[in-house]
Amino acid sequence: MKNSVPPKAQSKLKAPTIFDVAKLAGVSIKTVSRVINLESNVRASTRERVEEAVEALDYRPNAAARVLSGKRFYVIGLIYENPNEFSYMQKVLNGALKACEAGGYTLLLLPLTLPNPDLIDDVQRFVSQSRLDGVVLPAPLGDFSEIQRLLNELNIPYARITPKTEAGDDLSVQCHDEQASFDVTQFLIEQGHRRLGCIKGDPIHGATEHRYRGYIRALQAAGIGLHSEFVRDGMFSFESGKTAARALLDLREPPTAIVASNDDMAAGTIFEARERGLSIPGDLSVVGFDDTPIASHIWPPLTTVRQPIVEMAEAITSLLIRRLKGEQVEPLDQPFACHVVTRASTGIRAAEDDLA
Amino acid sequence: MKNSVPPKAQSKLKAPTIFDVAKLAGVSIKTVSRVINLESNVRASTRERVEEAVEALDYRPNAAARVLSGKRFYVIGLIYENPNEFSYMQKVLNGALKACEAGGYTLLLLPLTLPNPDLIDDVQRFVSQSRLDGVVLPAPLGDFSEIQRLLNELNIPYARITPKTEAGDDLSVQCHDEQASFDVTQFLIEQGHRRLGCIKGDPIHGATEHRYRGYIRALQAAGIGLHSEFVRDGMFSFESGKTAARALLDLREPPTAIVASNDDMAAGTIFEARERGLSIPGDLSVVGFDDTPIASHIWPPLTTVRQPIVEMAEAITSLLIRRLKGEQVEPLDQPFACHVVTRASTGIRAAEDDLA
DNA sequence: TGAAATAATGACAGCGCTGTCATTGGTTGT
DNA sequence: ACAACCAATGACAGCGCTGTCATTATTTCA
Repeated sequence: MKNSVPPKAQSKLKAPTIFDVAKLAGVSIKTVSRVINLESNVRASTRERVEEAVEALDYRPNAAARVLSGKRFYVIGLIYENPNEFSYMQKVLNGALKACEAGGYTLLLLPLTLPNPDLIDDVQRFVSQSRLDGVVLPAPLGDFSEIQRLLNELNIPYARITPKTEAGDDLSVQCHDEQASFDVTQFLIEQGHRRLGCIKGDPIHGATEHRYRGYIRALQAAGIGLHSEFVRDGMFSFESGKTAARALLDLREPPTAIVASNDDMAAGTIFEARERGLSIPGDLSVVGFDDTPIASHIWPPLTTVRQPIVEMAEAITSLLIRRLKGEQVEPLDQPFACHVVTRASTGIRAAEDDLA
Repeated sequence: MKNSVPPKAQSKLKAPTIFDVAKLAGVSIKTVSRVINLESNVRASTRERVEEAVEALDYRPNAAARVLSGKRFYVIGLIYENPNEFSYMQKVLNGALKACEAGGYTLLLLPLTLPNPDLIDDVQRFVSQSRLDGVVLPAPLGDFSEIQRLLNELNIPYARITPKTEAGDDLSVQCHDEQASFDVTQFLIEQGHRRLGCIKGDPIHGATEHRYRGYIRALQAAGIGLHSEFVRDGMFSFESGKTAARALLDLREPPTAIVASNDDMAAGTIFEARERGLSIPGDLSVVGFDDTPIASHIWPPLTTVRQPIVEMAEAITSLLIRRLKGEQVEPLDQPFACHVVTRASTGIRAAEDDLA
């Protein structure tokens, strides 16, 4: 009952290895290694020959072997808070993925549900088990000092997206949040609004403070006094926006426009206004931030602020990668620009309704 | 200038290896390997000793070494269409991630933008470059025959989430979409509606057909005739829902209720209705599918159908993993149950408006 | 032109595991 | 008590790459 087929006769052809490339190019494997890792000290003609061989064989280095022998892992972790509204994270994910692909890195995900008593353990396990070289921390995780401490101890570089706190020679991106908030608030003022409510976001996010400052500055610039009862705390959730809007609309002289610090809270505001039978923007103008899908899908569609999240995530991730590759990189010097997207949730305020 | 510290005195302590565990447990590395891979033929007492050593050293096998020496990669790829509304994919992602973590696998992502002329190349590159053991294909990618062919050729097992087409001994999950559609349509009928519009989804998704059949069956069960002008094609996007709703509402005798095949299209329907000044549910009841965030955030909040996506993704991914580990697994026998979430977008239809 | 310096290349030892196969220990049946 | 068996364990060769260091071309400068 012996099988006549020789045991080595595999139908599944194996992927080419560095040896195959070396043989074809007529060099040693080390030289091939140099070429594929863009090291110096390879003659141009040799490099070319190796590259041709790589091309001809469609050779891809085996990541596992690379990791095992080298000291780098070519893996970056993205740790994020499991959001209700994923569109922000989706953009971050896409940007980070893009940068990783370009840099030959693999992106691994660790979604976290907060609050989480085992936070540090989870992160620790993720980092060591997945053998990460670097970590990307979108807000608000970039401001968790325990995480920063852990990564510092483990000597793992990390990049932060819109963190609240500074951190020296830090790898982080920001955008012109305050300016955008100023712009959108000013826009409302130009429409004739004088009683402007503000719903702040989760204080752990840097954006909350920035956006609030933009609101205040716009009021000041227009000579409008800041009424503390017009400022309410929210948590970036739909529900928190609804609650804050309720408080604002319950005022004896409610605002005629509300600046909500993100689209979810703006949606909550519109929801609350609808429940009261208010017309938007007739009775109340509303603006949000982030230009998430909901902004264009609710009725009326929301005037909001769009940030280049994908680009920001991509930029900071590729900076992180360059740093991991040993390059000396400068911090990003410029915050990214945001811009106001005008839609139907805002409208002219008739003059007679002026200031309280 | 010699440094008196011996060169081996690393401050950064290295992670324990299988040798350390073997030494501590007093066995060979192979036995440790057996224990951590849950192989048989290890005496209970030995296993215990090894497990203690693993625990004591906090040992984690080095994934790269494992991959390099074995024939498995412990990596699963999730290939998906880059969506407008990410909440569905977010759930799939979470479910798959959960299963991977439980099974000791790593999940890698390949977001695709469709249509994509290089689709096959991209998938090919992803699979071979990332050395995947298996692939998860959420709808509609599970129905792309080129992808299936490629994976078959490469001999890579894949699992599909709510595919349209059958595929023999297939690894796939379904849910009771048709039943849910029947239920929600029946619900509208019970509320007194007789003129029921239907906005179908993208025909490439299996759900589209299922949901349409449920709608039809509910009409039949109630003895209501199917009016072809009440059935419109959509593509699951907000815009397509809006367009379809426009056509329906432009009818001389428009429907009093609309079954949209997903929440985005339902949102589009509500948007269109609002633009016409129609009241919901006063003039028009609307239902959606999927219970995405938008369903609860628009006004009025949407009656919709919730599917256990996370559980479905987790179930099929862990089935795939078990199969990759060599287990003989049975296909999932039961579709997952869905249920109707009743909210304010639906309401009683007064009797006088009865049938045209 | 030759020595010294530098650039280019190669040889080879691991990295930490798993697969294969050999060996040992323990059990069963007679 | 001994062969015949099977369970339990171990030895060892890779897997495909990079780091280190040795070696060989090539350039530079006196």
